[in-house]
Amino acid sequence: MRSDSDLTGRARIRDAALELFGAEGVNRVSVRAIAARAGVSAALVLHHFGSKEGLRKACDAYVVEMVRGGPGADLDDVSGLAAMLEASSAMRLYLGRAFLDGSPAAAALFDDIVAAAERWLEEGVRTGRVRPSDDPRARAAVYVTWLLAPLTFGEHLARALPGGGSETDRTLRTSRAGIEIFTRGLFADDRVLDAWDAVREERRSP
Amino acid sequence: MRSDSDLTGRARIRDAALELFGAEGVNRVSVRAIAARAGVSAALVLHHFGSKEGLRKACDAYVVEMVRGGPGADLDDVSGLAAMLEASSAMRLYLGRAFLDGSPAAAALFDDIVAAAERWLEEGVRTGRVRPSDDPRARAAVYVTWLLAPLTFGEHLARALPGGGSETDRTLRTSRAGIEIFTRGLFADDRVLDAWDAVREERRSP
DNA sequence: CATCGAGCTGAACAATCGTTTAGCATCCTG
DNA sequence: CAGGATGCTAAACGATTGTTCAGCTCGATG
Repeated sequence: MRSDSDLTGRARIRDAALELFGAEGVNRVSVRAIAARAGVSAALVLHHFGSKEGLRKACDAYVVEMVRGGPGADLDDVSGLAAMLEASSAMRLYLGRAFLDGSPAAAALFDDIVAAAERWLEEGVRTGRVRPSDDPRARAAVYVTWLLAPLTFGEHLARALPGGGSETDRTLRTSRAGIEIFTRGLFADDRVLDAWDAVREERRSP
Repeated sequence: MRSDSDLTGRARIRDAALELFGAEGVNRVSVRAIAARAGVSAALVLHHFGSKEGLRKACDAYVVEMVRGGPGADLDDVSGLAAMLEASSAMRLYLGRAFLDGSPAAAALFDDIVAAAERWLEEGVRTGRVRPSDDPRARAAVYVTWLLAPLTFGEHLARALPGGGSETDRTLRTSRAGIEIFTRGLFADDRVLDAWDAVREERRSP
């Protein structure tokens, strides 16, 4: 009754909405435009999803489900993140917008990813693969933020890389640069870190 | 004729638009809502800016100008970035949306920031403050992306940090965690980096 | 005083929006 | 065959949108 007819109609509308929502933003896209792209009438969209907001929530749930229970990713390591970043362009764009707009589903997803990353980093510290941190929770949050940054800045990131190369080539370059920072660090000494701590001390008792 | 009357009217409309555009997104905000917040009529908004799109471009130009030529930041080091991140909440939200929507002004700003960061990192490498990179251009782009990430994920970042503390306290924690990664690195050995290079070799000749 | 322009407004316009309603076709079930 | 879901559509409704227009006030200029 549900999964049989998913190949046509409902799913086609959802995919069309996902694509347009991601590319243009939810409120720049009309129900009629979604219907046209899906090859159906505008009324059918509302018939299936109740309202435009219902369609948005359905897209939210679908994207989150794909990231969470996606092909082989169980969110207990960070491989789910890589899967997300390799997801379809439509999903990437939609996710970026969902995080910026602060939809509840996106917020819950973010929190879960941070928790998983914190566990993963913690275990890495135990096994010696990951350096210990003065503030593991904050580090996990920042780490996730950085991994997710291409969702928002992917377009600019690709443009910043000069010359040829396919989109995957550029992605490989940027991810390699990120891993390089993660393993070698960026600053050669503790000067910036010490300066920061000095600033904090200064602010603590003015 | 221009800067004298900026304190009222035109500037008030621009500030109201900036705030609402950042908080809700450009197309979720009506001209009438902006006018109401600025305490003027809807017609005056169009009288000053020609159209809603003109108002959006004016907001773009204003934010970019504030970031570029802001108080003491000449964009020749990355201090301008810090100033940007400490800018008003409205500007932060607006900038995040501008980057996501890929407005031309935001794209140009991003490119300029990457170029400045590349120069800054390059000089750091010469003076020994910054570690050398296998791909300086890509590293600069990724670096800027990471510095800009709080624009989009700031809300989630703050929520991920448990318990008390003011907003500035949370910002201090996350920025400190970021600097920690930048100076100490995240991974304790070259395993991830080597694994990545192995993947690249594999993809090069399949 | 006359006049001109700038700041500003209320009312209206056309377009588009999300949504509702009534109804058509089709297919399964009894 | 009767009948009720189900997938789907065309047409219309009310609300809201961006924009236009005629005209008001008021201080500066001649």
